[in-house]
Amino acid sequence: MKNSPDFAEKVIEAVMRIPRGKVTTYGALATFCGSPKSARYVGSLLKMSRYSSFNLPAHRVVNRHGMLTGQAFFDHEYSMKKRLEEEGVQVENNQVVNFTHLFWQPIEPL
DNA sequence: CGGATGACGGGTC
DNA sequence: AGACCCGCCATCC
Repeated sequence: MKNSPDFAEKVIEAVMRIPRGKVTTYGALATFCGSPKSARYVGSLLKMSRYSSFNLPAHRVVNRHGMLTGQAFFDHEYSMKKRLEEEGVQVENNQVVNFTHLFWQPIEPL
């Protein structure tokens, strides 16, 4: 499942569904997409998606502590933090404020 | 081809 | 609470 394109497609779809103003985690996406141990790979996919034609809200994906571990891969002028704050998500000390309340659990489409 | 490298996470101490 | 360790697995070199 991990090495299948199916997993990657699911991750892409799930990320696209993250609502504005909410965040989720690499682990939650990996688990939801059928490979709980591939959280690390989810990060790789998001990184690679930068060079694809996908336009993903990757700034809404943080680690299990709500930290913005991917910020280095965004433009300095239009950072991960800026994108989040633009949606009303407060970021303090490299971490999402009120993370547990803003956490969005990936779910199947209706 | 094999070891190093992570946008990670769970368990331990 | 927080630091640390270790399994994980596609890519990178």
